[in-house]
Amino acid sequence: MKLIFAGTPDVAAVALRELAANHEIALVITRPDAPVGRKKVMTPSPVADLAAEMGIETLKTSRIGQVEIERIRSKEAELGFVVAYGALLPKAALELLEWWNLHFSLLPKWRGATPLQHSIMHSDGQGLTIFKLDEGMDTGDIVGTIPKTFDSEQTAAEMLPILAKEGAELALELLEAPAAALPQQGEPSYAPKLSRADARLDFTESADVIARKVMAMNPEPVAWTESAGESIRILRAKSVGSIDWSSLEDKESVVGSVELSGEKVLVTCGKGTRLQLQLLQPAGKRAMNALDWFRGLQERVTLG
RNA sequence: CGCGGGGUGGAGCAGUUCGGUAGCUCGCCGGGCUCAUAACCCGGAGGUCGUAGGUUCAAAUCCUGCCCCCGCAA
Repeated sequence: MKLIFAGTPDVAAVALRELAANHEIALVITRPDAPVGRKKVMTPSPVADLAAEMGIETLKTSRIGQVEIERIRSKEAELGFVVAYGALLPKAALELLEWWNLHFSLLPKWRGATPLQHSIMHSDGQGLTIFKLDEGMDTGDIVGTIPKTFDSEQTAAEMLPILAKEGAELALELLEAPAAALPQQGEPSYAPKLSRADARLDFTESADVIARKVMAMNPEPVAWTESAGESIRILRAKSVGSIDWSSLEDKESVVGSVELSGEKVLVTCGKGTRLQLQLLQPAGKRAMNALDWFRGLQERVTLG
């Protein structure tokens, strides 16, 4: 089948690779090269890189206007497939052909930009959905779904490529054997972009809530907290359950205090729960094991 | 010229202000204690202190250039 693919980041590239192996990709649409990092080096998107490598014609734009519409039309593709393109397709484009979108939650749960993160954080609506794009935000009819239940050991960063691959495989199946698209059912919830403020940890919450937040916020925007005025990013953590408050020394009972227990670096959280820090990154340093970080400390610290 | 932190044995750090023969918490190797151990005791290996040059009797430490890593902001 002749397809048009629209996408930008790594996840999209994963999906593109799957689709391109089975179908003709007449055109790849991706966002323009963007400045990356401190040095602001103009860098092509992962999708643009892959398309170049595979020799697929590429349209770099963040706005689909009249010129772009004509170019899309000229390909006479049967279907458009969108994975994290990063910009809206205008009505004119939607009317040109049918577009499917791969979304990383079970719609109508978590409509918006960060479905995976929210489904991990709230432990709800986990999975992926392929639906037909319409003019609303993630409101189109559902073509197919794969419900999932993530375990607490995986970050969003680790799940994304897995989901992208599974989503692409589902798309391939659906292209072979089309099923009727059904309207979304149930109460929608929304997954707005996550800011750095959203990613700040509050150790008065219980450890399992914090752990889910940490795993959801990796790789973007990355959960963080402070210690002695310096920010520390928490990249991986797990809840190790509750403790008996009466058994604690005074200092240990303070929310945010850090203790070493065997080989585990534990933070006291709300309601007597404890969070095991696993991977973290002090400002200006590389990411390191929590144990390494703890060993380098000169004195007892409190986070928060 | 956006702001800032950092490069010291395998890991994480201290030491740099006020130059003077490398330290801490671990890891590793060997030995001991123990039913046993991630515990404890004893001993040991391992570092041209990112790099090039300068100042000096003497530089991890002061001066200059360069390379690399990272946080914030965008």
